[in-house]
Amino acid sequence: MEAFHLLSRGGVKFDKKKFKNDVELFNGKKAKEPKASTSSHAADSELPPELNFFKYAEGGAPKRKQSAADGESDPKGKKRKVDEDEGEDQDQQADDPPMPRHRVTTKGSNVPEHVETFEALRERYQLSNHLLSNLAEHGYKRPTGIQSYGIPILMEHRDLAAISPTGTGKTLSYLLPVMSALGAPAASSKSDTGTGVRALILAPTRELAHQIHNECLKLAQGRKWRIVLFSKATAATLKDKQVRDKVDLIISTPLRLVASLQAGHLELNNVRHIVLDEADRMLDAEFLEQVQEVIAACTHPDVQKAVFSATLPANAEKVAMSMLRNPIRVVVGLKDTPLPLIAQSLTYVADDQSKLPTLLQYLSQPYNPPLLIFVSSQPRATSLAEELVINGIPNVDCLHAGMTKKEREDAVSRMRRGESWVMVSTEVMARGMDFKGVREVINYDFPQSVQSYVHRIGRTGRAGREGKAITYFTDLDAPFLKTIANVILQSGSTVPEWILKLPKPSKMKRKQMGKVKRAEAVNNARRIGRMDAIKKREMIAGSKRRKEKEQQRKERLAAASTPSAEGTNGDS
DNA sequence: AAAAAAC
Repeated sequence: MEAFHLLSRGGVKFDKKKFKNDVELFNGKKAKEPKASTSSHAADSELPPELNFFKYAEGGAPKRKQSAADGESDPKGKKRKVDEDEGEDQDQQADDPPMPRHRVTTKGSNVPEHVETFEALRERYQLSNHLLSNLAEHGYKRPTGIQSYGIPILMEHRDLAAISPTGTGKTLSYLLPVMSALGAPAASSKSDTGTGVRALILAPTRELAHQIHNECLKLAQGRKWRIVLFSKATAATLKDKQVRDKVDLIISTPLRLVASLQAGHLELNNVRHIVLDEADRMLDAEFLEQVQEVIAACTHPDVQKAVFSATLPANAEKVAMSMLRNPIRVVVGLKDTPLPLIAQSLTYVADDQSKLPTLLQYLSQPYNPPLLIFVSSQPRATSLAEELVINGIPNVDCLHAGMTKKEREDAVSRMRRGESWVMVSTEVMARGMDFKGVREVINYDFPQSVQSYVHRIGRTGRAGREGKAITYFTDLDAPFLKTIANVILQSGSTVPEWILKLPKPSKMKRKQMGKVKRAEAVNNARRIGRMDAIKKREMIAGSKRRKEKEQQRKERLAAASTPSAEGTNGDS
């Protein structure tokens, strides 16, 4: 049980040696795949089948060939391309899946040499034994690509724009240097770095801030740093200057900080390190002003800034670079591209009504829980979760930002404990969240951008594990289909030929989508029709078959259900 | 290009 809890908690690496006995025990039990329609909760069994996550750690998915990652080329500017010679995996058990080797590109002046090991950081930068032993303690054996290049840059107090795929260890890349630079806790008499908070990490969602905080606490173990996950409650305690002067590091969402700044309950004039996680998200219109206000409050002349993301569109990069001082840019693998480890596919569902039957059909076959399902809005998340519960799918959960803080926290912890089999969520879960067990992602609603697509499906395929991602598309999604199809192709999965033959929608057309969305979409649907009439007929027929099957299933279910017999464990 | 998330 303990093993399971550790495994399913984000960031904790699976250690087969340590849990060998448990694994054997569980394997002996031969847990069955969950069957959505039939399963009921075994009351007293030692290990309910849904808790057998060890099969994921052992990697049961079919092997897929890797496509060689390739950097973009830019004739101008100082640029270096290096092939990483070590894998990216953090646990180095011999039977772990090999991490893909990503190409690393650096750009900027006097780029520090990368490190091959964490120990090298002690020799070169006097990284403390304390941090090194905490790393070892939590299973970090060798630096990943972004860690091996990014950490030295930050250790040398340089500004950094880091782009590295989902699940490749970006969090540690900034936490380790920042914690190393903290030195003595502000509360101690030995502190010589002035009073007040010295480091600031900004993230777009509470859940992500929370997760970063957890990672931070792992590294901080054994030291008396005050690391504050900023919330309404913690913000209130910082009204007292005595208290807030003893804080070393704050992790927060931007608006929370802005509120405290404006109330005069916070000073950031001693901040030496600012990190923007999910930088492109933090720099888009809705967050930008808040972020700029926070940065403006960090008035210390030596403030170091770093931005991290798996995606960084050109305009976001421009904004980021303009904020940084003599920055170094590091790109691991291909920017804005999913990992080849994630097997991606597209599923045609004709229209919105066809989605549910398609999903129910999918869930009636064996699948790998927990399954993460993305929808486009809060009400859709709620109602899809309800539909699934009504249809007898066990252990359905829902998470969106309209829920209360407690509901959100509970949903995340159920997810971490492996109690959720099917998690329906909005964009709130799309970025940064690290649930090690997630092997499958379904985009029930088509993602609104390439960035959204990359981050959503990046919830699987983390730390070298394989994953699977399915994206539903309707006629209305046609204008953006080709863009996503190209991303899928780029990352080594295949898409139907006819989709690639779709004409590229012009910028004009896409603009019009906003205004005359429906009419335009219908046009595009016609375009699909023109492209390959036979293919489309097949798909529509498939969709009809699924609808019919679902109708039959519902009838059977209605016929079979007796009032007292079964209670769905409906916790949505 | 557009919704969600941030308090």
